[in-house]
Amino acid sequence: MIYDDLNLPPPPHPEFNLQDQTVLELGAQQALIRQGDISHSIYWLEKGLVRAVFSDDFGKEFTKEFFWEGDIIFQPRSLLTGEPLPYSMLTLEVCRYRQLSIERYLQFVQTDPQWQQYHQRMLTLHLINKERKEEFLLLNSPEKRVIRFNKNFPWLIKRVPDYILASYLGMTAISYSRIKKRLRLSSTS
Amino acid sequence: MIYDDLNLPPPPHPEFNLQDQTVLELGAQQALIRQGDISHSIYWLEKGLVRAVFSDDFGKEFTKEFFWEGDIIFQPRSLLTGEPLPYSMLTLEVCRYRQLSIERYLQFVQTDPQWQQYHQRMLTLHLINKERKEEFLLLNSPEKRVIRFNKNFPWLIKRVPDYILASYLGMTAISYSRIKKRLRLSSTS
DNA sequence: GACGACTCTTAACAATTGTTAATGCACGCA
DNA sequence: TGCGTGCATTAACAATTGTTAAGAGTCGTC
Repeated sequence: MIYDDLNLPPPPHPEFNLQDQTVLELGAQQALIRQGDISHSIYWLEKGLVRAVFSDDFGKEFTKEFFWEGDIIFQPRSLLTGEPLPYSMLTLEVCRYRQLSIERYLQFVQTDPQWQQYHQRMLTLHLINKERKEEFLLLNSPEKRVIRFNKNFPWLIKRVPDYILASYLGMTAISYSRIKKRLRLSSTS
Repeated sequence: MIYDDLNLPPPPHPEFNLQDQTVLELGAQQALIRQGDISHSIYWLEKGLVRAVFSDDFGKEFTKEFFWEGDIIFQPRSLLTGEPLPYSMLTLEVCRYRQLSIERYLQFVQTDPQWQQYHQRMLTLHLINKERKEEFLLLNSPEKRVIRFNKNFPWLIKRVPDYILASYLGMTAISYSRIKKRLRLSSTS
């Protein structure tokens, strides 16, 4: 067993609060990073709600992920390859967050064992979350995805409009609405 | 930019070839690990083809992932939490692989900077692959998934039966067959 | 209060997928 | 040769989802 719990502790050192790292605020429905940008930073979200969202050529949106209080926002592919981001990071609520340049972050990771450990743990936990999501999308029909998401994230449903939840669950907002109705009927009958 | 290329080098040190690590062979259609087992090892696949597959209560199968020559097989969730694996690892061909206990592996990672670096890189690359897969499942309709998979992995299609490819692409084998027919017709007309 | 923007719901229809069952084909093995 | 097994295809039907369009509700702003 690598770690004994599944929570990620806060970043380890006081350096984190010094010159290279900035505390920022952003209103709702704003972009943290835009699709097409190249990612240069890591973000720690202290308050608020953010989603990662793809936009296709027809204006359709696909929500890939949600981030909330305590989460790290980190784009491994863009940071690794230098490719532009294929998705945007948009706030759903007023957000407060800390931002650190990737160069500075990696400097910490490479020179400080505690940061090193933090980084490794962060990667592992992200990987586990992705594995869970993959399983969720692959094993469940649209209807089951709605049922399970409702069960596992009831508080998130209250903070996010249905059409965005639908785009996260891989279906249209209309289909989501129909499924909700079907579930209402079958639970009250 | 963290790394300048997307390939994972072989594990770094000659310790890798010593006592704790075993070279094994396994026939086709055999289990490397079974659903319900607790994972204790990391595997390096030198030859052959392996798939990770969920089986539900009705005998339906969902293929989560393929592994081939040069890949590392590694179950982050089961290794992390000690939970039993929710999926099996089954060979599709005769396989040759090396196996190392997770304890020994972590010992290397914690004591040897080269292994440390290797581990970090391995985690990052796995994370990027999962991000790609997530995007693939979320953004594409079943038909588009077939088209893109054919385009990106033509050699894999030749080595894997259709009904397993279908289960990887999140559809039934019958639907997969229909889509293939549709694509044949539309490309020859 | 009037207006527009945003969100959710519903309807009607088309298209796709799932389900069950039957058939055909290739292959290995007795 | 004959048989069974595993895999791919097809048909027929049910169920679900996508699409387009329309309408209702809420909210904030002028």
